Amino acid sequence: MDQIHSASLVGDAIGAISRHIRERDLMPGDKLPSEALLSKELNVSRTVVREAFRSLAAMRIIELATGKRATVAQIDHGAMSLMIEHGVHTDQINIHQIYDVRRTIETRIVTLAAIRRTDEEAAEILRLAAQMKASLGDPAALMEYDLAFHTALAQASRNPVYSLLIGSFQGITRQTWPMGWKTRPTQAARDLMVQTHIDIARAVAASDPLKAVELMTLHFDESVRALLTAGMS
Amino acid sequence: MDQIHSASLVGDAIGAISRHIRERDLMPGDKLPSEALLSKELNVSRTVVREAFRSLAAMRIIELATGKRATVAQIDHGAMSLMIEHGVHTDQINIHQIYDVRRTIETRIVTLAAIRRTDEEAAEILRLAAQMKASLGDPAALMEYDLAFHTALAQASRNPVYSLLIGSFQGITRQTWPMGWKTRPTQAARDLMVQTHIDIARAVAASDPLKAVELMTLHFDESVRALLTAGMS
DNA sequence: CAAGCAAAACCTGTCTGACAGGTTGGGGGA
DNA sequence: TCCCCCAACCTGTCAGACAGGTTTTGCTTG
Repeated sequence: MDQIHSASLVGDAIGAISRHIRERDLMPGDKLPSEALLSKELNVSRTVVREAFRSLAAMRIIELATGKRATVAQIDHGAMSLMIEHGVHTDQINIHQIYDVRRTIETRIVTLAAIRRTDEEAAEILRLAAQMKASLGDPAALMEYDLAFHTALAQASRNPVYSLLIGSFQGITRQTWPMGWKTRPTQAARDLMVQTHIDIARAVAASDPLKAVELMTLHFDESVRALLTAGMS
Repeated sequence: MDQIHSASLVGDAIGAISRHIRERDLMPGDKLPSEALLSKELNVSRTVVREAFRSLAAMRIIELATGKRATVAQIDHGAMSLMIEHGVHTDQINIHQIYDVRRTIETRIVTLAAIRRTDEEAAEILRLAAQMKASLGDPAALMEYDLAFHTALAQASRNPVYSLLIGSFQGITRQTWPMGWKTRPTQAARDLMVQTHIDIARAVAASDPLKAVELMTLHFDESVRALLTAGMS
């Protein structure tokens, strides 16, 4: 984890700072040394330390704030989201591949959610599904409730890695969701899509993992079909 | 994707550069403007442009090289790997959660690999499994072949997102793998672990996805049991 | 003595200018 | 025509400076 970046002063500084965090077992929120102090300890200019900080901040490993010292950060999907978007924009990843991964992890998520969800989480998931139905006339709002629904399921799975991954796909999903919506031109198709979410929420609330998985699979089958209809090869 | 970073000149610059890439449809390898030019166009100092470049480079969205201009980068798991490691080191993620995710995606990967693998990929996967067996006396080498084996499977799945995810877990796996190995103290347990890999390779080579999934599930069940034995809660 | 406030000390964000190399394209010589 | 070398370009790093934002300190006041 350290020498990956070496061969440049900034790379060395990134390694040194990472090591500092690990060796002292710093936890999210803990403060790092000031730029001035680090530049003195590492025998490099403040410029180098700053660029190292920026790099770590880009990966959301640390957090920067003006006036305050840098702190250790909580994991966050922002960086991953940008990386995925970049991959799609540069034709290194296509939407179908994203959907295959989402289907794979979301069927697992919904199983775990059905087993582990608290009553509060179940209520929230039901509420978001209901909000989707109430937003049938407002695609933008509907999309946001849709995203929040899947995020809530990931949360209920009690595995932060799933939350991270679902979050990572959110950025690109925001850009492609409207396409999928347009290919469901009939009211029936749109109602079905929303109803499936409601049914998934009910299955999770009823702690019925098998039913939940079945419905989630149905949802993704339908979504992929919609994308194909849209002519996305 | 743009205004996430705003409220600071560096953030704005990151947004402007990202937009530049997207609007001009730049592909991996394409050159970006020089720091001097960008600093002139964006009306900021070269310092700001450099920090923006560093941020994008940390996410492997662009690539920097001394003397040359920055180029658009290929997706790479390096950054994600560091992020995951950070999450584990700061107790935000534990090993079991990683294993649950790996099991979920690797069972899908092995299905796809069994269906889509080329003959060359099948041969490579078999070769790596054989190398594992040949390295039974050298844990470090065995681990590397193990990692390469799973990477090759992901490759054969023909979905770069799976490769990305498997790569993301490699960093932390390198740090925890020896623990799992130590908890398989008997020769029988160790032979079984390696034999399972060989069997998976054969199932993939035989284009038998069901058998491959069954064996992969077995492998993960066994690995999780080993971790539990090691006292990892 | 305690509470509160204001100045001092500290810290980050950005700018400017400078210089040591690494890279590249083009012109001139063989 | 081919090759080599130089000039132009570009990045990596450093030093110093200053405008704000933040934290600490210590004094003042009730």
